[in-house]
Amino acid sequence: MKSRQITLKDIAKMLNVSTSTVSRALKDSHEIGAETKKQIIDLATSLDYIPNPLALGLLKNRSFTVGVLVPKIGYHYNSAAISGMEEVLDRHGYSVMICQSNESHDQEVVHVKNLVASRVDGIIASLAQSAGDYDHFMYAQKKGVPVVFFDRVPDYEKASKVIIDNEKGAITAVNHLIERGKKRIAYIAGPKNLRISAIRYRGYEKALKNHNLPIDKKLLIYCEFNQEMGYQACKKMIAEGKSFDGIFAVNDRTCAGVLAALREHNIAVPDDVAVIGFNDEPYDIFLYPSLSSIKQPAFEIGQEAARIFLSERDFDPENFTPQTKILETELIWRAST
Amino acid sequence: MKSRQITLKDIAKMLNVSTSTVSRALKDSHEIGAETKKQIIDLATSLDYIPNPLALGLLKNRSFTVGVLVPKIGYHYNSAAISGMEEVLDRHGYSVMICQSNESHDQEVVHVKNLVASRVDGIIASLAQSAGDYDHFMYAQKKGVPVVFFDRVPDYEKASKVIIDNEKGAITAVNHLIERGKKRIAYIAGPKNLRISAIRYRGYEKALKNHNLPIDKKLLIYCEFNQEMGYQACKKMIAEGKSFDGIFAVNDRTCAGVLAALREHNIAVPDDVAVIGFNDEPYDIFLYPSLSSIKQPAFEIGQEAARIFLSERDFDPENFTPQTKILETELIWRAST
DNA sequence: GCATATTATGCAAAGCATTGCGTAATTATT
DNA sequence: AATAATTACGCAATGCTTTGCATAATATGC
Repeated sequence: MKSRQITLKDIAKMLNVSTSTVSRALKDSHEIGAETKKQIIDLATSLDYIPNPLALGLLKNRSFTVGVLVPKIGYHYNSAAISGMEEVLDRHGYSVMICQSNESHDQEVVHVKNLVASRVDGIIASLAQSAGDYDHFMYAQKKGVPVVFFDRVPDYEKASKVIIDNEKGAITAVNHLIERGKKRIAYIAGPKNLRISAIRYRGYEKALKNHNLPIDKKLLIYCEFNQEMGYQACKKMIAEGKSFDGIFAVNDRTCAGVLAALREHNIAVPDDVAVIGFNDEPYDIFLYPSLSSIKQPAFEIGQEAARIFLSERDFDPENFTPQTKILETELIWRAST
Repeated sequence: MKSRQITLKDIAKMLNVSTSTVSRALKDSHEIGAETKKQIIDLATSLDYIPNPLALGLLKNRSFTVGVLVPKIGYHYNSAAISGMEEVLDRHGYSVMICQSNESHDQEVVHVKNLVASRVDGIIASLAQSAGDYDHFMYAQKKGVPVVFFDRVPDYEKASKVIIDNEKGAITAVNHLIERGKKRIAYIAGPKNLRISAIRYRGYEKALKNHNLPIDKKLLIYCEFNQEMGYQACKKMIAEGKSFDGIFAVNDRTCAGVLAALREHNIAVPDDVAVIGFNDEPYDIFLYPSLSSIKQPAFEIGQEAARIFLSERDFDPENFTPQTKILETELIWRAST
């Protein structure tokens, strides 16, 4: 029983003109007489006419909607990136349809199929953590829907990507620890199979080498992405009597656990051990001591991804050149270093 | 140049039948001969045909999309509620279009108008903090779009709402402090003009009265919703020599500041002063000490709001009975108490 | 063998906006 | 005054699907 909205036809009938006349008058076409035009515009305004986007979409074969697929909107990185996308897309008349994979590859597949079925004009995505193939994205592309990845990007070539320079970010973090006088720096990586763990490790290694510091594999620790695991990992290092005066962790969540473990053992931060994370989470300033981190320009990443989508609207699956944009990170210095 | 997707007509042409036959075959109508049906279904499957939702929407005067308008998806409360909505709406074939007001009333107005223009089938909203009228929501309703509010709800009658029992939540929090042996409990409220500040104050007052504890207006403090203000407020209380052994704050963010101030003054938490917040933010466990809080069932609130929308799909603006659903809060006991 | 019932399929309208082309009426041109 | 040019509109198709009604062909009943 959803009440019908005003249509062109309604206005046309009331004024005894054709719908084409109304349509043209409303876009201020010169073909319509001044008198008629004024009448039409006045009536349309007073009736609060809005063109039906579904009809328009049908006609133009466009939905003016882009699908955004993220692991979780609750992640600050994701919500900030989404805000960036909206900022750009709004201005171009696009709406955003947001889906969460909840880190599940299966959910991701379902969502991509739904987005394609919904006739979105493009998909901007960050991958779920659970592994799997990328067939669903290729399927979208085959159907003529351009796909742009950000943050967690796949390793196949045929898609545009917006990422940060993870290696450089890691170098910045470790350099910072070294500048603070630290010499034995541990790296708490993410899960062993994750690309990001490896890439940031390269940065860690390079920074140490550049300063002629030895690389001690005993100070490289893999663990899951959460504070409980960070806590465990740090306690273990202490229990095993490893000597270290700095910790670089793959993300801030892990650091929260690390800080808790250090506190428990009365290890002073940053004097005995300095700690730096990655991501610049909003809660970093709530931690004790407040956590230094590497900030990813999530908002800008979202903007950039949206811009790439806009440039790929006329997408030819058979023949297009993917773009990759790399953005810079920034050191945020707080009490933990 | 967006590549056209397969349509009914394409299939019809290939098989030399009419589109109606294809349409009916695809929904397994008994009117279609077994042989024809099989052919059609097979071809449609192999071509991966998906009905165009825009055409369907045009026909049914439905977009199968609901608009969700929140202050910020970055707020845990909001993202959790959205997940709840998606969980319910997905099952009913609805997509979700998410907008952020960024706490701005003007943005909110723009988004609501856009959602109506996009022909969403309903709007689920939580109000921006910046004050203003509700004309835009009434406008949506007048256009036949049902509106359901959650969390931050307006004080006008003609809309359905999903909220928590804030007074009861406050009582639970203060009772908990009292049970922990605290007697002089301060209440750090939000901004003075906010309904929520007042409602939770009522709970605070009731809890104290129920335990025959005196109410000291000096222990009621208004401040903005952030940790810096919480920090300032707490420092001021200390500087002014106010005596207190418990703090109930209107939200966890404020508490983060309070904990920092107490730490700075070497006031032991929870022994000297116990602290409890409201919202059960994900970072509560990262705080030092980890923060007790009142948990709002955000996911369930989202589910409930979605369900109310579903029940109001056949919405008659002139004649409907708004529903209000009140959900329960839960005490989360951590180290700070 | 003929009338009726049944089955399988097609036609066309509806839902809404846009736009190329056609037409009528008016004005300008020579 | 007659032709050309302009102005101001309308017609109809397009995009895609669904669905009531019509039609053709076959099967059933007597």
